[in-house]
Amino acid sequence: MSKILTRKGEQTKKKLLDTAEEIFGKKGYFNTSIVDITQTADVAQGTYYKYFPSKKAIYDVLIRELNRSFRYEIRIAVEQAKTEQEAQIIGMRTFFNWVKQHRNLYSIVQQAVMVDEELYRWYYKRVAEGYVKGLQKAIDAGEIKELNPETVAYMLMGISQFIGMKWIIWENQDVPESVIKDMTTAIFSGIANDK
Amino acid sequence: MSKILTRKGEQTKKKLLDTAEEIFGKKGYFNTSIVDITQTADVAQGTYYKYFPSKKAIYDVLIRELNRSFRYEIRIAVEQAKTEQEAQIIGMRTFFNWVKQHRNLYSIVQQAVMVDEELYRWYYKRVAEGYVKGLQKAIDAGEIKELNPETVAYMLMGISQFIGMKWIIWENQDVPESVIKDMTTAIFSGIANDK
Amino acid sequence: MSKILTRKGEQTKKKLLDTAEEIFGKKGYFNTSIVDITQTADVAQGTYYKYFPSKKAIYDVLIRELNRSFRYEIRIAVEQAKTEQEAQIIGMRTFFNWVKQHRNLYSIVQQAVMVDEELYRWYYKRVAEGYVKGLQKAIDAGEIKELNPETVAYMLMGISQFIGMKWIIWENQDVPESVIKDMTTAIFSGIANDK
Amino acid sequence: MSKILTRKGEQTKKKLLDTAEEIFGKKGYFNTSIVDITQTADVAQGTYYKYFPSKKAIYDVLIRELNRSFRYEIRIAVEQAKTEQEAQIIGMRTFFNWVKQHRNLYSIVQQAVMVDEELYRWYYKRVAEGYVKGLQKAIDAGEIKELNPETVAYMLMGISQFIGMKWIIWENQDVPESVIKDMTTAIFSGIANDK
DNA sequence: AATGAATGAGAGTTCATTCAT
DNA sequence: TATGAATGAACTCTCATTCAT
Repeated sequence: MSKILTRKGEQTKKKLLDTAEEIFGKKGYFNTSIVDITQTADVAQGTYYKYFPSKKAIYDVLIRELNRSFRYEIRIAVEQAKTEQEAQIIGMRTFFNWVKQHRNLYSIVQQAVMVDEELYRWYYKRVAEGYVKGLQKAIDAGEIKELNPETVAYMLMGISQFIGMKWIIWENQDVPESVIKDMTTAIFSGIANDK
Repeated sequence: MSKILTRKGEQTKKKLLDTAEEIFGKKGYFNTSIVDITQTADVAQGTYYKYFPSKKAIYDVLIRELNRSFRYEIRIAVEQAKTEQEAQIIGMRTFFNWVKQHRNLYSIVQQAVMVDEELYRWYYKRVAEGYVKGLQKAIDAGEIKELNPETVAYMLMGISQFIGMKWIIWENQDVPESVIKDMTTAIFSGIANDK
Repeated sequence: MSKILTRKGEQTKKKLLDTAEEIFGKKGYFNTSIVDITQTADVAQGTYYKYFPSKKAIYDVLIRELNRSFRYEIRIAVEQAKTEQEAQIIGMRTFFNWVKQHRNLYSIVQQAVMVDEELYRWYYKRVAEGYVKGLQKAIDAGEIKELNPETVAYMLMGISQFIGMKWIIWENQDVPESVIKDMTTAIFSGIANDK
Repeated sequence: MSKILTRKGEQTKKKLLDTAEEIFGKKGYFNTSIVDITQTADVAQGTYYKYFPSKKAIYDVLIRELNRSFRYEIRIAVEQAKTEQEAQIIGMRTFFNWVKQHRNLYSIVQQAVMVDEELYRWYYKRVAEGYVKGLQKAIDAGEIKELNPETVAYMLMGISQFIGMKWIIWENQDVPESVIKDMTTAIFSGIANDK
């Protein structure tokens, strides 16, 4: 349905997209105006509407692109792992790296709750699906317990989210190794002291 | 600094607070206007500003009240637990109940990321503190492993958040017992299969 | 037509008047709200309307009182002068003193242009009348030239106003003696060099 | 910093400026709303803010333009005078003409006291500078007495202001020749009767 | 394909005034 | 006499979107 664009059109669209990503990330969806975007992209306001029918439209595209790139990166990284445990750890590290390298974009996702709930759910459901696949394999291989993989997926997403938020966003530093170690222990062996 | 209010004034303020809570929860902070609030509360626009100096002000009060009530409820509920494990389970159930009973308020907190980052952090730091205290005791008692309690606190918050979101908000149902069981297992014994 | 007031009522009214004078002077008529006045006067908003039917009403009273007190002061001071020349000089000095001691009130008058043109005219016409009387006497006595006294009155008012404004209000200092001397020379002997 | 405007933009801006001048003059700055201006200018409210960032901004432009045009007119008119006395008289007449032709604009300046004191001072200081230059030359030429030219400048401004106000604004007529004659006499020869 | 002027609804906020007690 | 809660119109300003060129 999307129109065919000339090379120049393609460029303009990309410029708009890049600029929007930057500004949404910095100032948030609601505090960003189309003027902000067009002015920074050095494009007339009218031009914007040649490429996106509304303010929300560009946000939508952004989220979906983000989701894809994110899942892609994780998938690639995890491929080399030999055990699920290893995959889990690599996955987490990759996630933290991703958050770090996309500090702004990260918050864009969070904002989706308010911009478009449906989109927000879609985002996490997509991510969860990825987790579930990996977990199911590991369960089948007897590597991890027979728990509902979806439950575990949401648990792991919650954990990553909160730990990433606390360290990378709030404290503005890498997640310390000691923390990753404790996380791994907790995730795989639980927090109960069996002694 | 806050003026003394007559009974009537107190009522109006409460009405405003209740209405705001409801509408913020339903439509989100940015999509809610003062008119929305005052019209629903059946007071004049000017009246609003007798009680709150700005749009953000009422949101602020809401979040802080919420935080207090939430922590209070958990504290009371957990008091009866005999072991940390039990406390953890009770805490989670209480959290889920709370989310269920305050469906709207719950999303209000999420919105804080955009309204006032500082407030958002404050909220979770406060909650984390509560967790840390309980965890520390349990560690001292040898009930749970010697992990950094703050790390564990953020992990638990993330887990609750995501599980609560998925089931109660998205699926609009109670968190199934089977899920709670899997969560408990995962949290205390980990997901690795020791066979 | 004004209602009879009890002693307490009289006090409240005075308090309101004094406060208004102070705040109007400081912040200007348009930037002053009734709330500003009542709050500073420590009186309820409703109370204000027991004494003045509108915002403008109190301003009106203020201007008229001011006008009276101002003319009174000048009259008293000038009484002792023996010649019109002397009277003129004393009058000017008194005016400058008055401006200095009522820096704020002074600007209140200026504001009248925008609040109520009619009142503004009334104010200066009243003052002019005073001048005219004195000038007429001096003309009859042969002390000053046979010029239209009204014209001269407006000239003198303009001079005082601008010199007072420049030195007392803008430069925040007394009008220097040298300036007064030049003014006097110019007024009585003119600026032309007859050599 | 100011954007380049198309011909149409230029027109709209001018329309806005003209309308504002008219309405500010008629109703006063504080009693004029942006709606008043845009409605009369027949443009949308939003359009206003394309050209001026605030209500005060347009007022500012108006005052500065006024100041320039005013000083320009006086300068041109006075250029032909042969003596300072002649220049003074021509200057006054030009001033009165100017006031007459810009009845509204004239009061706009007065209002500056309340809108922006600094601007108000700036206005008169600028005008005074013009006077001082002319006066200094006349003093050097021995045409007028060795008085502080600044003092004389403020005196002359005050005189013009008040005479112009009384006749042109209040009485709505030209300043009568007899008045101009008396003024000239008083200014150049003083009011004292030397007989 | 691109421009940028124009729109107008709606936002948050203020404030003179009224009213019930 | 005094209170202070309540009103609601009006204000300045913003912004997603449309339109003429």
